[in-house]
Amino acid sequence: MSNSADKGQDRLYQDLVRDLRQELASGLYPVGARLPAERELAARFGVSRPTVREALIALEVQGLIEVRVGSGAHVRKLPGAGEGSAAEGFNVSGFELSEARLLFESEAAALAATQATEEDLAEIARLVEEIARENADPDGTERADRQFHVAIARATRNAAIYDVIERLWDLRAASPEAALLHAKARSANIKPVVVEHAAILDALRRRDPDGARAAMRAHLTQVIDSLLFATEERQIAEARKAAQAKRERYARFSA
Amino acid sequence: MSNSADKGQDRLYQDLVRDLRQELASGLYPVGARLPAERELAARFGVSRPTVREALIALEVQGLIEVRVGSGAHVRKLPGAGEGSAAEGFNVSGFELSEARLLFESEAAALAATQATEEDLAEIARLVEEIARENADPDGTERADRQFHVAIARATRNAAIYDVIERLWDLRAASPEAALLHAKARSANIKPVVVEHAAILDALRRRDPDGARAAMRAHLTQVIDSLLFATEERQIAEARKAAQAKRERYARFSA
DNA sequence: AAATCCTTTTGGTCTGACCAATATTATTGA
DNA sequence: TCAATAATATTGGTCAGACCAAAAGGATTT
Repeated sequence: MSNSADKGQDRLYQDLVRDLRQELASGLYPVGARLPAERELAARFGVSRPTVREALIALEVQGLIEVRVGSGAHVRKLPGAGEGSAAEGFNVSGFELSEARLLFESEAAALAATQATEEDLAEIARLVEEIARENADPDGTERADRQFHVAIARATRNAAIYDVIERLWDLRAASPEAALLHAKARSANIKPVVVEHAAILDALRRRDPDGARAAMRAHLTQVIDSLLFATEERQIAEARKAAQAKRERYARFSA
Repeated sequence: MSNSADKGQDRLYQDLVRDLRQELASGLYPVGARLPAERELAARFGVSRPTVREALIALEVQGLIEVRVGSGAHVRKLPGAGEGSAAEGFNVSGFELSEARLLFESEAAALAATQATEEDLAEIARLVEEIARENADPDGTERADRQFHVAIARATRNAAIYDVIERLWDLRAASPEAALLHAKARSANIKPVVVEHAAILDALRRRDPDGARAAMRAHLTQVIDSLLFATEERQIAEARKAAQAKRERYARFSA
C-alpha cells in the first residue's frame, strides 16, 4: 500500500506528510477519527518513530491533526479548501478582519489627521484619484484600495501603527474568503467608495481628528454591510440570521 | 539567558518554538543568518536533539526558517511579519508602541465589554489578582501584565484583533528600550497599576463599552506619562522638550 | 592563484529504552 | 445488576548514543 520510493524528497518526514495528507484527503479518516499509533505508522511506512513524529508535528502545525498524549493523533480538519501558502494558517474570517479594521483604522485616521505631512496628504489624494479612474481593472482597484488605507496608517507617523494595519491587510490577502467577498461586494459600489474616500481625505486636510474618525468609520461600516449582504446572497436563510447578529454586535459596540 | 522552566506546555518542543521565535523576533538572528547547530541548541536548552529537531521542523513548516543538510538552519523571515518588506519592526520606539496601544487596546476593551464570556472575565480577574500579588518579581509582573492585556484582546472574540495586539507586544519584546523603560517606569507605580487594572475589569463586568474604553485609555495614558518621565530622567533637557511635544500630540488627538 | 583532496561540521535517521498520560479492562462493593 | 475503583495495556513524550551523507572549510598540490 505505501509506495515508499516514488518522489524522494530531501527528508523522509516530508514524504510521510505527503502520504498522510493524501490519506486524510481520501476520507479514510474522517474528522475526529484517530490515526494509527506512531509505532504502527512507523512499521507501515518503514521508517523510525522519530521520523513519524516529525511528520505528525508538521501536520499538527498545519492544523490538520491534534495529538494528545495517551490518546493519539486525531483529525482536526481535512486538507483541501483554504490551501494557499498561508504559512501562518490563521483562520480569520472576513467579518473579524473587517471588524478589526473598523476599530483600528478609524483611530488611525483620527491620529493621522493631526500628524500627516503635506507629502502624506498628497499621496493619499493621488490614490483617491487613482481609484476613481481605475474602476475598470478589479485587481488594480484592490491594490489601490490597500495602498489608500495603508497610506493613512503611514500618515500617523507611527511605525507600530503602520506595521499593525499593514498586517491586517496581509491577513486579508491570506484569507481567500475575505478577499473574494470584498471584491464582489465592492464591484457594484465603486462610486460610493470613491465618495467616502474623498470624505476621509477631506477631514484629514481639515486636520479634523473626529471628522476623520467618523468618515473612516462610516466607510468601513459600509464595507461591512456590503460584505454581509454578499454573504447573505450565498447563504440565504442562515446567513441572514447571523448577519443580523453581527450587525447588532458592532451597533451595540458603537452605541 | 533563556530560563527553560517557566511556562511548561504539554510538549517541550513547543517551549523551544516559543523561545526560538522570541530570539528571532529580538533580531538576534537577522534574515539569512544561521542558527546554532542542533547539538548546540540541545545543550543550551537542556533537551535532546530529537526535541530540538521537532521544534525546528515546526518553525520550518511555519516558514520562519529553512534547514539545509550540512549547512544548518537559516532564517527565512522574522516572526509576526506577513511578508513583503515588513521585515523591519525594529526601529519602533517605545513611544510609538505605547501610542499604538493607547489607540488599539482602548477600542479592543470597548468591544470586549460587549463580547467577553464569563470565562474571559474570570481569566482576566485572575490575572489582576496575580499582578497584585506578584509585585515582587519584576519578570513575573512583566509577563502577567502582558497576559492581562492580551486576555482582554482575546475577550473580543475576534482573532484578527487578538493577533494584532499580540503582535504589538511582540514588537515591544523586540525593542529593549521599550521593555526597559516600562519596567523602570512601572517599578515605582505598581499599586496604581493594579487599581487601574481593577477599574478596567470592573467596566468589562458591567458590560460598559464606553467605561472600558475610558478606563483602558486612562491606564495607558498613565503608562505613557511614566514612560515619558523615565525618558526625561535620562535625557534631561532635550527629552523634556520632546516629551512636551508628545504630550501635546495625543492631547490634541483625544480632544 | 586555481583546482583538488581531506577533515570537520552539520543535518538525517535509526535503535531501543524509559516515563507519563490516557484508555481499557478487570475487579470490587453496594 | 451496576456503578465505583483498581490493575493493566496502549499511546505519546523524551532521551541517549550511534551511524551515515551532505556541505563547508582548510590544507595540499598543481
